[in-house]
Amino acid sequence: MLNKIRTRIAPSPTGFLHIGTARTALFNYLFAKKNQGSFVLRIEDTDLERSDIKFEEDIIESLKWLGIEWNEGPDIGGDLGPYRQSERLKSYAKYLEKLLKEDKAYYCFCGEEELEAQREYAMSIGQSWHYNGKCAQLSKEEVKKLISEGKSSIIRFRAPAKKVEFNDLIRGKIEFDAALIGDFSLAKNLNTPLYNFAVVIDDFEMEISHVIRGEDHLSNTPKQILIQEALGFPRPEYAHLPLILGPDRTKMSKRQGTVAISEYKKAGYLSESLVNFMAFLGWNPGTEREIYSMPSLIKDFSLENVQKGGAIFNIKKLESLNGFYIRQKSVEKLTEICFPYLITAGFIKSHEEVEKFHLGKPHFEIIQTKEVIELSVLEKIVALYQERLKKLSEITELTDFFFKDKLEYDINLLKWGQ
RNA sequence: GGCCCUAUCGUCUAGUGGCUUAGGACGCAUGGUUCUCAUCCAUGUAACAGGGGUUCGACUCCCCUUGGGGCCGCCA
Repeated sequence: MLNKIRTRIAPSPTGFLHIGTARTALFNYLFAKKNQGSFVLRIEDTDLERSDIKFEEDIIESLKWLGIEWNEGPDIGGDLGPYRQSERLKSYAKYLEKLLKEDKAYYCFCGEEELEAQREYAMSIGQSWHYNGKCAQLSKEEVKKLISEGKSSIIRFRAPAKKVEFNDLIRGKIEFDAALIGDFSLAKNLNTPLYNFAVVIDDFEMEISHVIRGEDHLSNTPKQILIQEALGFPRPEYAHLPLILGPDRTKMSKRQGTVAISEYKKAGYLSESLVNFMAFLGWNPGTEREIYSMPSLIKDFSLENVQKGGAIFNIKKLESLNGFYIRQKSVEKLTEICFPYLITAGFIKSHEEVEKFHLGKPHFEIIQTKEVIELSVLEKIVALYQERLKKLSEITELTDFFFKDKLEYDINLLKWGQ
């Protein structure tokens, strides 16, 4: 065995954990576990404007809820940390200075409006935009002068004009022409790295062996390889996963429905359903087995069985799977996980006073009728609907009348016919 | 538009040159079980994008077309 297998998930805390990110995390986790490797969580918060600690908390909480556990991360530390990019600035600065010193990177003083105009022009004549290299030949003196004058700048990579070829574990050989990429940006300044640069440094320092990520990163790969080569870093293995698509066949986004894992949780989807479902979005064991728990996924997972084409997110299939897992639960367990919904709906409240007289056995008070019921009664109610529940949140509308003082219904419903 | 990826039932997919009258699941339809609904069971519905090659033989290999997607940021 060569080096240890190390994978990572690197979400940016600019939103709640997205189902696409969760699925990528799952595949990274499965691949690492399958190969006795390590799985790392790294928070990519270089964009201070948009990053928020509340999102980092949501990401961590959601990942844990799904049962995806990391060996190293911002919350638990590790030997190759820190695991939050905002705490790794000195590393980036070090390599940035190295590239600058070796003239593999340079300061660019072009204004944003100017570049924007170029971009629009390039698109209009049917070309993909890349920086024209205007500042590439500035002398050290000129740069020093412009900086001292307070002219704003960014740091660009001096990209060699060559073909970049790499092997994708899922797609095979892929080639890009770096001449078409141009001198791309590395950092806003020594202390503000940009994505493509920070990723390369982090993956190297964290000894990531396999970069498993969404297909939307395919075009970033040659840039990252170029930086690796300039710095003399080894190249990790790459595997680009097919994207999860919305009903309109485009990358799943908020516009098309629910994307946050925490929202699925809130709606009453079980983590085992979500994990089983996400695993089968782009992967299958090659057999007819469809029900998989996390341990069995770890056992059977392999990148060779990953699909190449995007997969449309089918909520009906998730619901059916969720119904299946709900039916598998014991009534006791199901009642327990339905509590929060019943309480939030204002149907019941835990009745502590009464509990004392019943030797600690849990009792509940139906808020509207003031009636006190035992846990076993609640279990009977839940059991009544276990078979038809597609998600936990439905328990409230289904059991609604058990908890109402007066029933309200349309008198017409009592008529025969129609 | 340029670059890159991709293409089996409506959807997720099996299929790695002959075993295939293309299999499974979801959905949908019908029937059975059931006091209703649901569950469960049975049956049915429905696909290899098109065109060229290669081969004795292509869903499977190659090319083209077409379709779909991603990227083209001083976001990640």
